[in-house]
Amino acid sequence: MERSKHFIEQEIDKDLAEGVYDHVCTRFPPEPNGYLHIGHAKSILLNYGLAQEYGGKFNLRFDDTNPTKEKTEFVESIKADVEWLGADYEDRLFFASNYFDKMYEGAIKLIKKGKAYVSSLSAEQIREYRGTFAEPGKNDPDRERSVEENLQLFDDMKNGKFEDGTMVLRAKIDMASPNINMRDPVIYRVAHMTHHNTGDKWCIYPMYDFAHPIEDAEEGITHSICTLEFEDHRPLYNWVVEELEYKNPPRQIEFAKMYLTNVVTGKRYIKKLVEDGIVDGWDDPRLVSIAALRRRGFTPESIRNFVELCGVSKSQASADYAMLEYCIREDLKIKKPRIMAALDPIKLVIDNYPEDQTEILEVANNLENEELGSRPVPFGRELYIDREDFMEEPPKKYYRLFPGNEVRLMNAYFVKCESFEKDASGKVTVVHCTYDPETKQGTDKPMPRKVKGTIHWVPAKQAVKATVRLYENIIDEEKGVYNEDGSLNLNPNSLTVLTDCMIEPAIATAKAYDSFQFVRQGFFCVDAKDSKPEALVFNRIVSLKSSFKLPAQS
RNA sequence: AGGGCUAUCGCCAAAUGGUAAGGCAACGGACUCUGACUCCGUCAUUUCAAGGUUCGAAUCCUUGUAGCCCUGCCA
Repeated sequence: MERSKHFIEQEIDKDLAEGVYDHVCTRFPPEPNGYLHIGHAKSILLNYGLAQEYGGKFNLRFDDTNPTKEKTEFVESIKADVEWLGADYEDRLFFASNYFDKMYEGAIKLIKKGKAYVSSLSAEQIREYRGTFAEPGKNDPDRERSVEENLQLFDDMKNGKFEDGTMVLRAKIDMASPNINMRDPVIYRVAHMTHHNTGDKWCIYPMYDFAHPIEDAEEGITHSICTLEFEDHRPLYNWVVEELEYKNPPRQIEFAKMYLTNVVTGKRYIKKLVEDGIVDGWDDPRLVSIAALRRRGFTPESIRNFVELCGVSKSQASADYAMLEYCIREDLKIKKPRIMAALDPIKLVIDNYPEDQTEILEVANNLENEELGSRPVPFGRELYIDREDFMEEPPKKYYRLFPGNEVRLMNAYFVKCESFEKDASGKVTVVHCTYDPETKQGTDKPMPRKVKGTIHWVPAKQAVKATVRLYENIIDEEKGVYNEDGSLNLNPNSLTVLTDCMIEPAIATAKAYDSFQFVRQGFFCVDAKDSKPEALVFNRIVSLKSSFKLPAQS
C-alpha cells in the first residue's frame, strides 16, 4: 500500500495547487565543519526525494559563511557522502561564499532603506541591550545613525579598517519583539581570516540568518527545508527576502531532527570523540557518521529505506536502532553470499572419513538468489567448527553437537558426535565424529532420517585465518556522552577483536566493503581500511535476530 | 519568566468531525540444509489530563500537564 503523504508533501501540494510556485526546488545546505552522520542522511534524502517526486531540482550547497570553522577536508567528505547516498545534485554544487557579493549588495540595500545600521557596541553590550526572555531589549545607541554614515562605516568595515569584534551591521527590526531573533539581529561581522574558498578577499562575513535566505532565493529554491530549531528564525527569513524584494521568494518549512537510540548522534559529540582520540577517526565503525556506516558495511539502499521507514513529522523522535538493523538485514539477506566461518574454531575430526581424501563441494552462495552462483568448498577429514556448536553437557533444547547427537554439516553430510578431547585446563580441543555418506548435500533423494541441527564448518587444511571485530553500541543515551565535568561517560573499549577466526578459502579474495552473512553469526563486512587478502578484517554489521541462548548458570 | 513547537502502543507513524492504518520490537505457532529467512496468529474499546460542544471528537473549544527549541559577532 502507498504510504500517506507527510506534512511537507501536503504543504507542497497546497503551494502548487494555489499557484504559489509552479515547480519545486530543494537543497541540502551543510556547513563544512565536520562529517555527515545518519541524521544528515534524513535531510539529504528528504530534500532529494522531494525534488524527485515533484520533478524538480536538488542542489548541494555549502553554507560556508563562517571561515573560523570550515575546512576543505569536510567539503570533500560531504560531497562523497551525498553522492554515495545517491542524492544526485548533477552540476548544481554551490557555495554560499560565491554569493558574498550579492549579500554585500543586499546589505547596502538594507542600509539605504534605513533597515540596517552599523553598531559599535561590543558583543557583551549587544547581549545586555538585547534584554531577556522576560524583558524587552533596549535600542542600540547607533540605531538612528544616518544612512550616509552607515554606508561609510560599512564600507570601512569591508575595507578592513576595524578589528574583529569592534563593528557589526545590524538589521533594524524591533528590540521589543517577543522573538529574540527579531531584536535587531547582527547580520554582518568583521573577521580577518582566510576563507577556504574566497581566500583573503573578504574580512566581513554575513551571518546565517541574513545569508541563508539570500542563498536560497538566488538559487531559486522554492522550499527551504530545515530542522525545528530554525522555526523561530522563520520570521527573520521572511523579513530578509521581503526587504530585499525577491520576487516569488522561497518558503521555509521545518521538520524534526532524527535521533537514534543507543548511538552517539550529534555532530559536536562525534567531533569531540574524534578530537579526543577516543575513536580512530570520523569513520570509526562505532560511530554513525555516513563514512563509518559505509565502512561497517551499510548500503545506501538500507539507509534510504531506513529514512523512508522513519517518516517525517514535527514531533521530537528517536528511532530505535533495531530499525536500522532491520533495514540492512533486509537489504543484505538476498543480495549477499552466505558463507561459513568458525568465529571461535575448534577442530572436528571425522574418524571414518579417509585420511588422505578431499572432495570439492559446490555450494550455492545464496539459495534465495540464484544469480549469486556457487563456490567450491573443499571438504576433508579435519574441519573447524564453532566452539558454540559443541557442548559436553547440553542443556535442554540444545540441538547442535554433543556426545551421541547427530547434526548436519551445512552443505555437506550428517555427522554424529562420538567423543571429544580436553586439555589440562578442561577446555575442549577436538571433537570426534563419524559421518554418513548417504546424507551428502545436493542429492534429490530423501534423507534417511531427520536431524534437528545444522552447523557450519570450514576445512582445516584450506581455511584462511581472518580477524573479526565485533562492535557494541557505545552510548547510554540516558546519561549522555560526556559527564558535566567533561569526563567520558561511555565505554571506549566497546570493541572486541577476535583473532583466529577461520573462514572459507574462497572468501579470502573478498574486497573492501564486500559483505557476507556468516551463518548464525550475523552480517559482516570486509573492512576497507584493512582489506589485505591474507589478513581480512571483518566488521560486524549486525547480528541475526536471535539464536539459542544458553540457560543462565546458577 | 516571554516567545515558538510538540504530545496517538516499548520505538517510529497514519487518521484532516464519521467510529484508532502500517512498520520496527516483543510474544505464540508452522516450516526450515542457517535456532536466520518465510508463513500464520497475538499486541491502543482508546489518542498527555480534566472538563465542554456535537447524533458522533485523536481531530473543535476551555483549563491544565509534560517535553523540545530560542537571550552566539555559530549554523
